[in-house]
Amino acid sequence: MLTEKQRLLLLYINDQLNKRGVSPSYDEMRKALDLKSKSGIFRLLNSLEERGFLRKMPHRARALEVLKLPQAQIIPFNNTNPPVEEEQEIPLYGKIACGLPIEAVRDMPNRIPVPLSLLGRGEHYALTVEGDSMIDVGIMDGDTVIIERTDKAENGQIVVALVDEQEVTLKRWRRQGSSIALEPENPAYQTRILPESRVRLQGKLVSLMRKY
Amino acid sequence: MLTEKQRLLLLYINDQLNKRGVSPSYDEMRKALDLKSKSGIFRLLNSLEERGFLRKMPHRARALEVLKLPQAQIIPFNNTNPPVEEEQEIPLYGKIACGLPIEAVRDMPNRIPVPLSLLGRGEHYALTVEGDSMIDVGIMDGDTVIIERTDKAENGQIVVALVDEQEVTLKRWRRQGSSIALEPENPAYQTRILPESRVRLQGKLVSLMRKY
DNA sequence: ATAAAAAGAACTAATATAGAACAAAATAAG
DNA sequence: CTTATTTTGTTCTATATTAGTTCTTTTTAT
Repeated sequence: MLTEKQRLLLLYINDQLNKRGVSPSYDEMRKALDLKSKSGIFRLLNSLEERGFLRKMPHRARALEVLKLPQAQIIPFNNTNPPVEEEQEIPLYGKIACGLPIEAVRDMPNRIPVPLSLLGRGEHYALTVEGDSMIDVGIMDGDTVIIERTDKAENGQIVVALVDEQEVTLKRWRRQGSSIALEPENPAYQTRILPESRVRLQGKLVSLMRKY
Repeated sequence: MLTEKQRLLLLYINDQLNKRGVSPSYDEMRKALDLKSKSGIFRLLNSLEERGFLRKMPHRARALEVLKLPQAQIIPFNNTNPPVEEEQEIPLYGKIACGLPIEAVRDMPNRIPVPLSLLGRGEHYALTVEGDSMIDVGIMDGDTVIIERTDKAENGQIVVALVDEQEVTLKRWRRQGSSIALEPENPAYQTRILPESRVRLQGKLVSLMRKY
């Protein structure tokens, strides 16, 4: 999960925070890792942040926060009364409209926590929205949509559809005889009407999360 | 997470609150940190507030509240400890634009789980959006918005504002001299420009959840 | 040979400190 | 209860120092 340098830096920061209660500065970290320039620290901190180990406030001095430490966490086994689960982890498969069938990215390790209140019944996964074709219903570029895996949908529902076994999109689903209409929610885009043989339903939209 | 001075001040305040039960004044804090001017204290308090360690009531004497202490919550190293919390419960205060100041509904018992990834720093609460005045940025009627409690905002940020101690709205915040412009994101609504005495900032938008 | 990591410098921004003037709140006095 | 006084909080200006970010070049490792 981490490179050696990333690990060292993370442990150093954690150590300093515990010992001094003060974030180390870039220069102190540079010295601790025996580097000759601060820019390497910058890069390492970004990696750590990307991986969810650390948070930093941009453009703030000494404002680092350790979110977790490396190492497998084992779930404690003698919880006398396990609390009702209020959240669940579901896989985040990547960007929708990225041109790949969802199956192709199944092995992505990312899992994100989602409160149970945002889930439906069956199996779920998450996708990151790319583009603005559904902007009129408030689905924006960068949003995370929660999808319930299914191969049936009502007309008018918003679904994830796989076209020609290639291209994944989030659109409104409408069956017209033996054709499927995939309707965007943005006047700048056109409805695509396809024979059902070319479209495979991959799930339906159940909820959405957005971070500002 | 903190600089040395920020940490010292926070510990001093905490100490005083525990010992005397009274917030120290700016001048007492100035003396405690061996400064010659109070303006430094002002700045330090703002940093601490920004980082979620402290809350102060503006224009109130000796009204400081310590929200957390530095370093405190650390982080499992050996596997006997429970895993890091990935979610938190925050209060859901009710509908925004419902005509009541947020304080008025503080006692509402509803708490909703929110994944940590959707939270910022400091203290949070949730509101249910009513109306379509922010529809152009994808905030729809019925959405749940997560708000970080604060009384400062950058121009252009989306905030929760209390107008005339009565009416709560979610709008874009823009300060123009001594006036505040509350800008909707829907051409059907008008920007309201109000003297700052009539507007109180209650928090800023950090994330959003939607259930279909 | 290529990609990743490190170094270095330049630049921008935040923090620390001080001093003074002002505004608002709390308290005391009438 | 109202007014005056004192205490307290906020804002502004200014300067020095420290710290974070960005970019280009060099080095290292694969």
